[in-house]
Amino acid sequence: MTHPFDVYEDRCPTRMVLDRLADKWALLILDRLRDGPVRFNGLKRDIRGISQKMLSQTLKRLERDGLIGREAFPTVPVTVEYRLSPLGQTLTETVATLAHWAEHNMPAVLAAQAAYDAAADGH
Amino acid sequence: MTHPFDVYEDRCPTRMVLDRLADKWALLILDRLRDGPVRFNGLKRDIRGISQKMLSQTLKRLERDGLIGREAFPTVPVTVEYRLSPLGQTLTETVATLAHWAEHNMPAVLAAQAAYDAAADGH
DNA sequence: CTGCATGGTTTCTGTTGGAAACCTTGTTTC
DNA sequence: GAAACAAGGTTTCCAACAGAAACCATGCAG
Repeated sequence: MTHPFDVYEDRCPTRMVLDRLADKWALLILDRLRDGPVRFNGLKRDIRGISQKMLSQTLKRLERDGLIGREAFPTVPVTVEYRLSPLGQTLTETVATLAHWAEHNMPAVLAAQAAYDAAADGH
Repeated sequence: MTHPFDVYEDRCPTRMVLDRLADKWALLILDRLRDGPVRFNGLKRDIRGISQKMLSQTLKRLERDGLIGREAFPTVPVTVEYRLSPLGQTLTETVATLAHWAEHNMPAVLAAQAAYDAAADGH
């Protein structure tokens, strides 16, 4: 049972989706939402280095793609909560694996970079 | 046994690595190399829409990070083969899952987008 | 009426991505 | 022997995008 989509094809809509997924901020946001709803400024605080613009932009795209849900509470000041949608939850394990692979394999990557750069010096 | 790295921290080197991994072309290349070495023009042919510049640039970065290996054969014209390194192989399953999630979940994403846009029209 | 808090948007600028042209080495074609 | 081609790139140029910083709306507290 095959599906009609192919990421290797240009013009295939999956490319658009892969584009969204293959994004530093999107991955970090999805990973951060893994254990429950988080508010706008919570995400901004936890994900060091993200700008408000990129955060709101990325959240909007993730919401449009149906990966997260947004809920605003009429408190004052307004409170906005973001949470994974059921669809988004089907991604979390993979995203978490990818996000944390970097943490676990840093030493190997740093060593590879050092070796590569050293070899380049000796041209 | 914890590691000293944290993707949520700005300035943490894992961010650099996540940046590389969170890249459309890098993911497609890694996925394409899953079942054996492929040559430059082979990748260019299979991964529709990638430019030579982005292909060579991305390959260089992946090689520097130790995820892939490059081997040039003195044929004429020169033949260059790229293949996953052992480190790169530890990633393939995750990368493949992510790359193909898009294929499997396109209908849901498209439906979500349509619903979102329809709701936005009724403002 | 000044200040602060949340959750944004706008503006400006430097970096990046993509399209297309060019380069190098060596071989076959005319 | 000049032209064309093939692999694997690099360079150039322009449009799109990311990030920093400033701004904005609402509403309550002092």
